Parts: sequence; C-alpha cells; structure tokens
Amino acid sequence: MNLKRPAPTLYDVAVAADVSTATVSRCMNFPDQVAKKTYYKVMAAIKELGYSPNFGAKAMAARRTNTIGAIIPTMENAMFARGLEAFQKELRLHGFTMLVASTSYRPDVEEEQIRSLVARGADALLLIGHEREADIYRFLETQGVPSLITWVFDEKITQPSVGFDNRVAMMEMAMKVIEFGHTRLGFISAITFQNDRAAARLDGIKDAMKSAALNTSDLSVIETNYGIDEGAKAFDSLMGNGPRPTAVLCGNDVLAVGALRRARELKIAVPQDVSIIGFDDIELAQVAYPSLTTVRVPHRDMGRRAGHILADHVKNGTPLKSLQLKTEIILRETLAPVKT
Amino acid sequence: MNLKRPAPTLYDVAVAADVSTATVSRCMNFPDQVAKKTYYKVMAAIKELGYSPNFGAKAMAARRTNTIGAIIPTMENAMFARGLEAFQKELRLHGFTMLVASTSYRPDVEEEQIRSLVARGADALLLIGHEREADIYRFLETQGVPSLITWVFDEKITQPSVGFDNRVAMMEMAMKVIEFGHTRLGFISAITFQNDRAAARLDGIKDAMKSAALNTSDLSVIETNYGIDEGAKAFDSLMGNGPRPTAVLCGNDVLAVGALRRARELKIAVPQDVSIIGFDDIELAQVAYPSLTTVRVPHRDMGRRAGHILADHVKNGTPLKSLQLKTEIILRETLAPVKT
DNA sequence: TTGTATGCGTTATCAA
DNA sequence: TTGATAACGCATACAA
Repeated sequence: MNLKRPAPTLYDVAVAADVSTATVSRCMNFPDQVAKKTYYKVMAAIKELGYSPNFGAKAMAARRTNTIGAIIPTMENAMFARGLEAFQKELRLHGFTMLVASTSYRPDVEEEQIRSLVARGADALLLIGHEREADIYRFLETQGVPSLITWVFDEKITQPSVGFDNRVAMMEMAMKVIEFGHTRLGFISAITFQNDRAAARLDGIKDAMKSAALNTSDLSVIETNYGIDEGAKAFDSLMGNGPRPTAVLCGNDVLAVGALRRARELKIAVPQDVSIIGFDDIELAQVAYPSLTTVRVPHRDMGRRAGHILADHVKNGTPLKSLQLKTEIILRETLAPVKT
Repeated sequence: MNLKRPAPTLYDVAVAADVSTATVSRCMNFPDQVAKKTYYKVMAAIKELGYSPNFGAKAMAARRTNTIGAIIPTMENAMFARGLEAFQKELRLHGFTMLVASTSYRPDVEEEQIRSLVARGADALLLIGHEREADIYRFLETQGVPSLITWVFDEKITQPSVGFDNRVAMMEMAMKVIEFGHTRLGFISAITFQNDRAAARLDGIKDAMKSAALNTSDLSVIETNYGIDEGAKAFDSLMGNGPRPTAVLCGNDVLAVGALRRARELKIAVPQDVSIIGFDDIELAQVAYPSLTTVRVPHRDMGRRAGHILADHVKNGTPLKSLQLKTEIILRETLAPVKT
C-alpha cells in the first residue's frame, strides 16, 4: 500500500520562505529575476524541506520536458550500449535527459515503449532501424514527436537517419573476402525477420558474390539469435553438412566469437582451415584469439551526432537532417587467403 | 521553437465520442465499469485521433507512476547491462516500467540522476553500492521513495540490499590462488575512491594473504579506470618494476582481459609464467584465450530478485528485505600452480 | 521585484 | 452506467 508522507511542494516552500509560489518557481528557473536576499531565503527553505520539483506537473505547465527518449533492442549488446552512452553524454551537454527503453527485439514491445516514452513527454525519440508499422510513424506524427533513425542509412527511406549503409558495408567486407580467394562462403546471420540491418547485411554479401560472378547458391546462410552459444551452434551446422565453406562471415562480432570458439573445440584451425569474419568491431573483436577481422562501425560517433542533431532540432528548430557515416574494414588475424 | 500541433487530449476524445472525460478515463482504466457500446465508441475515437494519455498529468492525478528507476555507473559494462535487463523483465511482469540513468561513476552525476528520477515520480529506486552522502538517503527519505541497494551485501550497512559480499568473494578467490602456491600477488583494481565494491575486493585479497600468513607488502596494487586498454597498461607496469608477481588478480574481467592481451604481446606465457584472474564472469571470460579463471557473480539473478522485491514492496507494501547471493569460483585456464 | 490567478491533462469523488 | 467538478503541482501572463 505504500503510505508515503506527501513530498513537499512548491507551496510548502513558499510558505516556509514566506513568499509566493511564483517567486519560488522563479528562483528555480530564472534566478536572476529575483532579489538576492529573497533567493537565499528561498533556497534555504528548499534545502530545509528537501524539496524537489514534480516533473509531471512541471512538464504539464511548461509544455516541454527536455527529455529525449531512446529505444533499443537490448542493452545486452555492447554496440548499443556504446552508442547510447555517447548519445547521452551529448544530450547532457545540451541540457537534455535521456530516457532509455529496450524491446528484446519485439516489435510489439517496441510500440509499447514508443507510446510510453511519448506519454512521458519525450520531446523527441531515437529509434534503431527504420522498419516498423506505418501506424507508428503516423502516431508520432499526430503526437508531434520528431524521431531520428539510427544504425541505418538508406537513401530510399524517408525518415531522417544517422547511420551507415549496412548493405554496402557488408558488401565491401565480402568483396575483400572474395579477393582473398574464397568462393564458398558461409553466413551466420542474425534473424532477418523484422530487422532491416540483418537483412541488408545478407543482401550485401549476395551483391558482392554477384559482382564477382560467384553463384549465390554457394552461400550457406544460417539465421540465429544473438549470443555466443548461438554463434557456436550455427558454426557447427555450417561445418557439418555438405561442402564446407572456406570463409564464414557473421552478422555481428558476438556470433563470430561463438564461431571462433567452436572452431577451436572442433580443432578447425582459424584462419588456416577457415576464415571467420565479424561485424561491429566491439572490444570482443580485438581480444578474441585469433583476433577478429571485422567491420568497424562508428557507434560512439553515431550516438554523439544523433544526440547533437536531435538536441539542435528540439531546442532551435533546426530541421532534422540525415547523415551517412562510414564503416571501415579492420583486417586482423581471422581472415587469410584460401588454402590452395 | 518546435511548434508542434498540440496532441489530442482526453477532452478531445470525449468530444469526438460524445461522452464525458470521466467516461473516457474509465474506458482506459476500468473497462468493465462501462457499457460495452460506449466502450467501443470511445475506443474508436481514441484510435481515430491517435490519442495517448499524458503521463505527467496521469501521475499527478493518480499519485503513482508504476515506474521504478535504476541508476548504474555505466551501461558500457556488460554486467550492469545484464543485471538491468533481468531487472526490467521482472518489473514488466509486475506491470512496472523501468527508467535507467547512468552516472559515469561520478557521485555528483548520481545525485543529479537520483533527483531527476524522483522528480519523474519513480515509485522506487535501484542503486548500485551503498556508499553515498547521507544527504541523499535523507532526501529519499523525505521524498518517501524507497530504495534498494544492489551489487553489494554487507551486514554492516543498514539499507536493504540484494547482492553478494564483495570482500568475501574476492577473499575466497585469493585463497584459491594462494593454494596454488602463489605468494607474490598483483592486483589490478578499479578505482577504489568512492566505490565500495572495488575497495571491498582489495580488502578481500589482503584478508586472504593475512590468513595465509603472507606479507601484504608482497601485494602490488594498481588502480585504474575501466577498460581493456587500461588493464593492459596496468599489467605492463605491474610486470615492469621490481619482483614480478606470479599471479595477477583483477577487479573485473575487462581489466583481466586487457592484462591477458598485454601478456601475449609481451610474450609472457599465461598461465605458465603468470596466472591472471578476473571477476564477474561476463561472456568475455570464457571467450578469452586462454579462458579466464574468474569469480561468477549472479548478475541476472540479482536483477531479477531486486525487481521482485521492489515491485512487491511498492504494490503490496511488503517490507524491503535484504538478500545475500552466492558467488562462485570458476576455474578455467589462466590459473595454474606457481612454477617451482 | 513580487504576487495573483489561470491553465496544463488526468483521476477520483460524488451525484444523477 | 454516466457526468460535473475538484484536486494534483507547477509555470506564466498580467497586475501591482
């Protein structure tokens, strides 16, 4: 039941300091519009009572919250964590607070979280990927809440976005792999259903194979959930049946590291017997043994810039603009020329 | 600037559905107290207008938010991310929403975040570690916001807490290391200033050495920030000057993995030349090569239980209770008997 | 420089 | 089953 003694309000402070509520309010929001003496008196009362303004009331009266929401699939993924940390730091610089919510990759939960953050008065939203029901974008529209898509840049989409071209990034990586002489490729993919990033990365590999005149039927794809063990299992079945690929690309570093572990368990030498390639370049990649060849995604930069763009939009009305960031191929030890 | 067309309100819906605002409110909160026909009419209007209740107003009128806040040092640490993910899932089960904020390990930021979450109407708070200004606990007291400490269990503290005994956990690990014959120990610690967990772990090592009649002056300690590179650097200086330790314990797995990397770079064989021991058992630990001997902390379980206890307290008034969880020594490849 | 009065969007009490 | 209406805690236009 939780019967808590009501917290002190503006009114309580006003009474204690023997001024009006308006003056107390001014002390907090426009300290220089109030006489110094009054100011000190009021601040003393505030401290004395342990007063803290009620956010809801404040938001309602002021009609803005200085809050920006971020909705990500999961916090248990270092790349999102990194991007968000940078996003938050940037927002803080502009006087905004970040609200995070995670969805476990479930669209229904995402919708719920979007509604929740909007209801909480988020002045704007950061979203991951652009693929979601048109309803949702309409909802944001009618609520007047601007949103910025990240982790994705695609000229074809209309929403403003800050990110990279997942398809091209993966294509470049796959081309590099093909340059090393590999023709039988394997791909351990994240679930592509309702995940535009995962789908684009798969397409990127196919693009590369086609442009190298390889037969895309020589690409074995396994879709799996996020996790080291999942990557290991996927690697297992990839190596199990039919002709083995000589290079296994992965939708992210975590899957790749799982594959790496299983390769070690199976006594398959990396990169002598098989090359393994990741995506994201999280810390795991350089620590893995052998160290992981992967695609570096500028997560921190992405977060920082997204924060800047959104804050600037909300504060100054600067239109939201899209921004394409570059990825980079990081050659480490797990990619080697194919054995001849 | 940001001139957004005002979002539809309860009143707008009431007008559209030709009922009173009270009825609309009831439709959303107590659907069975209203005639079916009216209900459908109202729901249609809600959908039509894209209405979404205003959280602030709702909180103010209802005097509760069904929101529980969590404040952690950083999201860029897998162990917090894991714990929080579990915490959130548990809260969802009870109908609560989680609000996260991170502090970058800065007490001033933490205080700010605490005030912010309280202002936002958090019904309760989850905090990491117990060491903070008495002022803050007083503030929470006067605001009537219950809080639960996690990641720490210590009989001596009065705040309810769900966690483990950092000192004992590390002591047990150190005793195991000593059992393996090591006498010259090194410790790569997180910054102990204003961080009770880090300080307790250091004390734990000293406890173990004392109980084994070792001289604690044979323990070289280096404090450093969080990060793989930081761990590497610390390892460097630990191996650089004076008699080398034969075993290096680390305050967390990330530091340990950094040490591991530098050992490889320096051609120091692990565990033949030096043993390296982590703490936390995040995924990194089993993926590292050689795989990392470490202390397993039940992060998920901790998050889950904290969620349960807090939800139960807020909803049903069940008193907050402390809970001590067990850690476990995970022996992997990086710890071996000392060379004789 | 300060105070008064009103409205923000919702819930909840009380009548109808 | 429904409707009027009074809170809720704050910001702000306006008056003093």
